[in-house]
Amino acid sequence: MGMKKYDHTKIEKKWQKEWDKEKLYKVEDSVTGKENFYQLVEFTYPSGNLHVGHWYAFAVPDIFARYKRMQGFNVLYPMGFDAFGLPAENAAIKENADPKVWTYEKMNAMRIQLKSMGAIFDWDREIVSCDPQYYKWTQWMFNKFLEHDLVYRDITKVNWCPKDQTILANEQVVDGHCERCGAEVEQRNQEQWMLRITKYADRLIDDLDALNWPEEIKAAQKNWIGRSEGSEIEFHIRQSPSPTLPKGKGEIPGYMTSNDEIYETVQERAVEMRKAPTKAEEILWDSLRGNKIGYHIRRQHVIDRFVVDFACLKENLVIEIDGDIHDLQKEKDEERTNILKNLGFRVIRFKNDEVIKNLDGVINKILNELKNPSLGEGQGWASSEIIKVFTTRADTLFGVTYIVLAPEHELVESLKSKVESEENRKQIEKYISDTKKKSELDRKQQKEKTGVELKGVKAVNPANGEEVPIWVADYVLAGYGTGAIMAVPAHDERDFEFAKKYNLPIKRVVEQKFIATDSPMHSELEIPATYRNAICAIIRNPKDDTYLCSVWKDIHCHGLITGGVEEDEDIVEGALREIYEETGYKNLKFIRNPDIAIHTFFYHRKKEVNRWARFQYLFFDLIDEVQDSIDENEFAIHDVVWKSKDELNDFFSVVEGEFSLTLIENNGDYVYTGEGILGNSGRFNGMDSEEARTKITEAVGGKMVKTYRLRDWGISRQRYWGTPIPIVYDPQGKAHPVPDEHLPWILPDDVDHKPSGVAPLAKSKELFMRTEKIFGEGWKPEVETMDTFVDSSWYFYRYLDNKNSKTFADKKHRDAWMPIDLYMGGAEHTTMHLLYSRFWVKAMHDLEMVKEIESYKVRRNRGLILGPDGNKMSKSKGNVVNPDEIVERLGADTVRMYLAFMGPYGVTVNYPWDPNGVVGVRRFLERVWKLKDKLKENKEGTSFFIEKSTHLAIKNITEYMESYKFNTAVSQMMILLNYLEKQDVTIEIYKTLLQLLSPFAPHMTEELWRDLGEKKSIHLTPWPTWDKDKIIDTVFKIVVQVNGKVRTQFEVESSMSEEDIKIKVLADQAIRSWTEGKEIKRVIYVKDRLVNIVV
RNA sequence: GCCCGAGUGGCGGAAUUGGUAUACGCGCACGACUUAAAAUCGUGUCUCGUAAGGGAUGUGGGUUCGACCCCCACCUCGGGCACCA
Repeated sequence: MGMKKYDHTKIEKKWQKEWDKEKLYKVEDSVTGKENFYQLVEFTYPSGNLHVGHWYAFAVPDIFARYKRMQGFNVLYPMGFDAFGLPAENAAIKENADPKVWTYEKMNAMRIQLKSMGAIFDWDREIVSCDPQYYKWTQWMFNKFLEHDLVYRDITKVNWCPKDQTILANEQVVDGHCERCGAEVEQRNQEQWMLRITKYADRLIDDLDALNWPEEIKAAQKNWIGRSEGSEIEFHIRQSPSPTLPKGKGEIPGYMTSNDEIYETVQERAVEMRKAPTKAEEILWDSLRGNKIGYHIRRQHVIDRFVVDFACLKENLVIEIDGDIHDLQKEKDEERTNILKNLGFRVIRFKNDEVIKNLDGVINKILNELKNPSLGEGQGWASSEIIKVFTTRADTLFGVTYIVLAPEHELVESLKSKVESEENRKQIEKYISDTKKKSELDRKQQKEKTGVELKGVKAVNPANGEEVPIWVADYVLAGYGTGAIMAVPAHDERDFEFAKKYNLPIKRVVEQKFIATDSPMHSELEIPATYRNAICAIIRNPKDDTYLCSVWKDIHCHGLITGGVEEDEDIVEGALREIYEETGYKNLKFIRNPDIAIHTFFYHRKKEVNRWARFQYLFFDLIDEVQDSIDENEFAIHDVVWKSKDELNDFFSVVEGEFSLTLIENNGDYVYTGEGILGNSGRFNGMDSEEARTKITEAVGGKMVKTYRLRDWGISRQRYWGTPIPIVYDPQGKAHPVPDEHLPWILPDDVDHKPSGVAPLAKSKELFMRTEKIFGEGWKPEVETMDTFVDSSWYFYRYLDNKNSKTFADKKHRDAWMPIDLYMGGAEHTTMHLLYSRFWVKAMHDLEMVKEIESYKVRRNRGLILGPDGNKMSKSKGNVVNPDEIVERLGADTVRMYLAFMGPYGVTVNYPWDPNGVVGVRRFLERVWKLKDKLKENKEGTSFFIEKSTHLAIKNITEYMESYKFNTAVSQMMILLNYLEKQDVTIEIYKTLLQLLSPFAPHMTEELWRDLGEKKSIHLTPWPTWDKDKIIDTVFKIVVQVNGKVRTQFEVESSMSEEDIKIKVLADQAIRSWTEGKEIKRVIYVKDRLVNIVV
């Protein structure tokens, strides 16, 4: 027999050496009869100090990898070093060392520490990202991407860390500070190399659905990409005072005598127009609206209509149709055309018949004129400029009261020159320069919104022709959407805030009767308010035209009433009473909405009532249900009162908050959408809110677009310790990729890598000489290096074929292992590495470099190990747990096992390290060790109960392993041990226990295993299986409840019938004392579990 | 503000996913061994109550014969996004 006492110090080193010698963990591409299983953890940064977090990250997954191995899989669980990057460089600077030397030293130290874990890493497959044989392929991929336009060079606003003297990716900026060093990040404009990750934005979102990833990770990535679908709508710009019509009598021959008169006529015409567009107008309008060239010809506001039939303002083109109803225009066409021309318009004139008969010709003529303008930029009262706005709420278009441009918006410059006064222009200029001075952080943190109006220029709302003011304000971001918004203060908190401050009008969109093919009409109405947590019901009484609206507080409800009040108001009223009855709320209020002739229930759960209301639910069409459930006589009316319009209006004025509703006609049906409903699944009459938005957008000639929060990935770093960007510049400054035969494009050694704001490579003589030597005189190298996230975007391929000098990884090897079966890693990588590498693989796929479009089949995030005080471990808090010490004192097996025992793995939960807890696990291992001295040789000694316990343990442990619940797997082993210690245990049972334990405590179990005379490693044995016949229960404990409370319990044979059990239970003395004198209403029996007697 | 996730003993956490709440471990208390301590082993350990019983899974409701589990609302904590229109 071996050692008497469990001494990990001897065992662990011994077996690590032995396994090495036996090449126990050597992984081949294929093993007969075994399925491959590629398990990955993020490769480590060679900080030179392995902390508990590393153990948690690598040793616990090793338990799973070992389990899979025993299950008969050919498991690849590799390890390597993410060796480039800032921390290494910073540390090197601090210690005045060469980053390369430093990194390789630390890697050597870390390799030893990593080996102390006793993991199954196959070190022959190790990869190191700073090895030229690795970054050669990083560079090669960069060039491939460049070749296919996935890489470009552009001047962008970049995040600049003044301390680290480098550009940071958006992902590396946390709350305006550098993720690494904490310094406040500055914004700079700088030229850098960009990767077109935005091209993949949709796929990065959509492909998530098919992945077996936790929903939280998917949600975080979706958030990060930030796709929002909305509308792009054009607002034409008009200068005022507009229009500059000729003055005085008769200046437009045959038409008007004065501007006043013109105006009057216009008013009249406007009414007429809405009713009756000419046939020609309709045809032209419909045809041109659909044309794909991108011009929009639309009906203009009434004032335009006086002189033109259609105008394409962007091009200053006037299309006139001599229509039948244009009495005023029929004569003197020539003169009119001349006047228009003098005003700066191009005019095309058609006869009404011509339009109807030869539409194609007409359209072609217009398009031709649009493409080949015969006149320069116009002046006068039409402007050629258009503001494109982005909105997700096209349905609030009628509520627009002003337009806001971001200070950086390109139109600001040209509009500036059109403002009415010099003073205003100066204000604008000052505002813009002030904004520029503010950092991104300042802009985000400033409490008050600021802005300045562009006085004298107006934007025209395409829905109703209304002119609204244009403002410049920095609450609108240049980088999102179109950099311009339509402000709807009634339905947007930010716009509201701004409007309040600058006293801009606030217009609620209440009801819109919107007919897509006709000029939109709208009305604005005061509307009932809702309460916090309230249900609001609005009912119209058609008999006397009074309205009822009720608000309840804190009701929970699940669907309510709607339908034709007109047909049966009593039913609705009855239903209201029912709710009232149910909830008993006394503070019913009655408000009314004179314009919504339906009744609808809203559930409003907005926290603060003075914000604009949003509703969570809109309940429809449950009238049938209500009909069935109401007996009208049952309800007493409390405060249900019908009120007159005036009384209700008084009420409106005091109620806080409001809601809105938009009514849209859709093929004869009316569709309601409202705030809050849009963001939800609110539906009505088969058309949902998205359709509503689309319809409105189309009707005003806008288009549905997607925008993203995600930006392209800037990868240039002005640092030394990274993969050199394989680019050289010719004497004209044009960039060329370094051809493949010169890869790896080696990182030079002759640099002073101390940061100075200039890329360190710029000081390398060798690099410049090398460039000139290869490419010719005057050629210069790129001196920036790549973001290290590039290195880690493809590293998992390199493990598969780490010594290949012809390709990054041969197809044969890739096919053997990819995609990765299980990727366990840190939650901090969710929106960075995980997103980048998904993009990378998709790009590689598109360039036919790999076959998969996703590389990680299953992803599980892990949490952190906190210090014993429950805080994040940090030197400053003095709560850092040093694993080396604990391994020294208690052994690697104990540390592995304790980390597994703390809680479930693969969920983002942080666990504190408990110094006592780890001792408990050590105790368990010692008890396992000691059990060997109690073993009995003869097999007959294995009782039915011991076998049952063992097999049950195997079953449970196996199931727990499958769901990464290593904590409960360990507890099952403890339960088994607790039991076995009290029994006479055979060698067979003991061996099974050791096998179950071996993934957790590989060293100790190996020692005990061999000690039992086994020649072959325990780690080559198969995972124990259970015999389901051995775990069948013949006797069950049946719990007896009376009214759901446990009163007693029985043991029953599994053969006993349900009837017999019930009889036995009811006859029981203890139960009878509970049922005595009561009627037994029901007896519920749950097989093998319980009996519940209902009395 | 929006989107995820989570709230169970003194602590880490279990609970066959609607069927005996608190497994396993830590800690604590008592006991055994010891001159003593440590280690080890044993017993106990949600709470009120002498007991019979009652009450407890963040809070308040609901559904159910029965709820940590399902539904509604609220509160707290952790994470992602955020003047994102």
